[in-house]
Amino acid sequence: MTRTGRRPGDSSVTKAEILDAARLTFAEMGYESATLRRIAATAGVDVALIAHYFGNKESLFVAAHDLPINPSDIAGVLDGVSEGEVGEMITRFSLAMLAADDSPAISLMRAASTNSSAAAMLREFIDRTLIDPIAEMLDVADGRERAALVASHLLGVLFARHIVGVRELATASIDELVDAIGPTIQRYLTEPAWSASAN
Amino acid sequence: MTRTGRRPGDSSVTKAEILDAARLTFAEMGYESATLRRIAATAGVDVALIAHYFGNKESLFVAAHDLPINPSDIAGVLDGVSEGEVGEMITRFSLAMLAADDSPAISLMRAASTNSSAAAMLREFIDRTLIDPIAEMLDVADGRERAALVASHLLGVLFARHIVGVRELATASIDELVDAIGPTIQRYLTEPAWSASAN
DNA sequence: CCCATAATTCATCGCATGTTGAATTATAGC
DNA sequence: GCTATAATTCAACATGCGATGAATTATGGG
Repeated sequence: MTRTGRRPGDSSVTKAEILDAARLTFAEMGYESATLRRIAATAGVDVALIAHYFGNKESLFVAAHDLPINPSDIAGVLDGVSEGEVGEMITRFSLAMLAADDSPAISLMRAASTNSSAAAMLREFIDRTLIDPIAEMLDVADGRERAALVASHLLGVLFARHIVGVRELATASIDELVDAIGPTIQRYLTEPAWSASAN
Repeated sequence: MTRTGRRPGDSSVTKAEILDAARLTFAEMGYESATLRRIAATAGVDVALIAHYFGNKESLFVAAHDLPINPSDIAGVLDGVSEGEVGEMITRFSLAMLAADDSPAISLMRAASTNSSAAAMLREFIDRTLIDPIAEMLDVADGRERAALVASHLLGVLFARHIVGVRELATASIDELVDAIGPTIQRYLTEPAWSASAN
C-alpha cells in the first residue's frame, strides 16, 4: 500500500511509465474515452502526478505522440532498395511498424476521428513520415500527389484491419497483404502519369 | 419562447428532426463528443424528448444510422455498367455518396474509432454496402478478398480526405480523384489472380 | 546532518454528462 | 365536449471527468 510522499529506492522512471500508459490507453480507446484516471491506474500512479508532470490532458497526448516514430525511419527502409521493390517495402513497413498495439499511428488515427487537434497531428505525421520522404525519393513533379495516394491506401488498410476489423483483412497475414497490396503501391509510385493531375 | 407541453399545429416531424440532428452531430464530432444536449439543441428540442423517443444515447445512434443508405444503392450503380468501367463507377459513388457532410459513412468511421459497437456497425455496413454486392458481381473465388481491398482503399481515401484533411486529397476534385484511383480499383476487381490468396 | 527541492498522494472543486420522473399542454377518438 | 393519450418541457439526480492546492515523504547537494 503506497502512501503519500516520494517513493523510496531508485530514480524516476515514472514519467516514462506514464507516457507508455498514455500511448497504450489512447491507442486503445481514443482521446476522449481515455480518461486520465485510467491512464494513471495503468501506470500505477495517482492522477495528480500526471497533472504535475504534463499539466493537462492535451499536453500529455502530445508528449505521448511526440518522439516515438522518427520520420527518417521510412527513409532508412527505402535506402538501398531497388526501385522495383519500393512499393513492397513501404507496404511491409506500414503493416508491421505502424500497426503495433501501442503504435502512435493507430492511436493518432483513433484520436483524429473525434479531435481536430489530433487530426492536425496526424496530418503532420503523415506528411513527415510518409509523404515527404516518398516524394523526395520519387523526385518527380507529381510526387506528393502520388505519395498521398499511397498514404491513403495504407491508412485505409490499417483502418479496416485494426480499427474496423474487416474480416478479410484482419485475418490475412502480413505477407499475404504485402503480396496483394504491394504491387498497387508500386504502381502509384512508378507508373507513368495517368492524367493531368492538378494542384 | 416555447414553454412546456405539447406543441400546437401539425403533426410530429420532430422525431425525424432529432434523427437528422443526431446524424449531423455524430458525423461532425464522433460518438462520445456528440452530447445529447447538443443534438437536442440542434434539433430545437429539450434533451428529455430524445430520451422519451429513443431511450438512451446508443439507441439513438443506432436509429440514426439504420436506414439512410440502403445496400442496394451500389448494386444499382453497378447495374448496366460495362465491366471495364466498374472501378471508376464505384470510386465515384464512394467519393460522392458516402462523403456528404451528414453521411452515415463518415459518421460511422468517426464513431468506430472510439466505440467498439460502432466499429461493429461499420463492419457490417462495409460488408453489406461494399463487399457483399461487389463480391456477388465479381462471382469469382477470391471475390471477397478483392472487394475488401477495394473497400480498404476507398475507406482510406475518405479518411485521409475528410477526417484527416491530407492536403493533396482534400483539395483535389472528385473527377481528379476518380481519374487517379479508379484504375487501381478496377485492377483489384478484374486483374488476374496475383498470388495464392489464403483464407 | 540539514535543508531545499523533487516526487508523490489525498482531498476536493466545479462542471458537464446521460438519465429519470413529474408536470404541462395539445390532439384525437368517442 | 370529455377524456385518454401523445408530445413536450422543467427540474433534478448521480456519476465521472479534468483540474487544483495542500500535505507528506524521500533524495541529494552543501
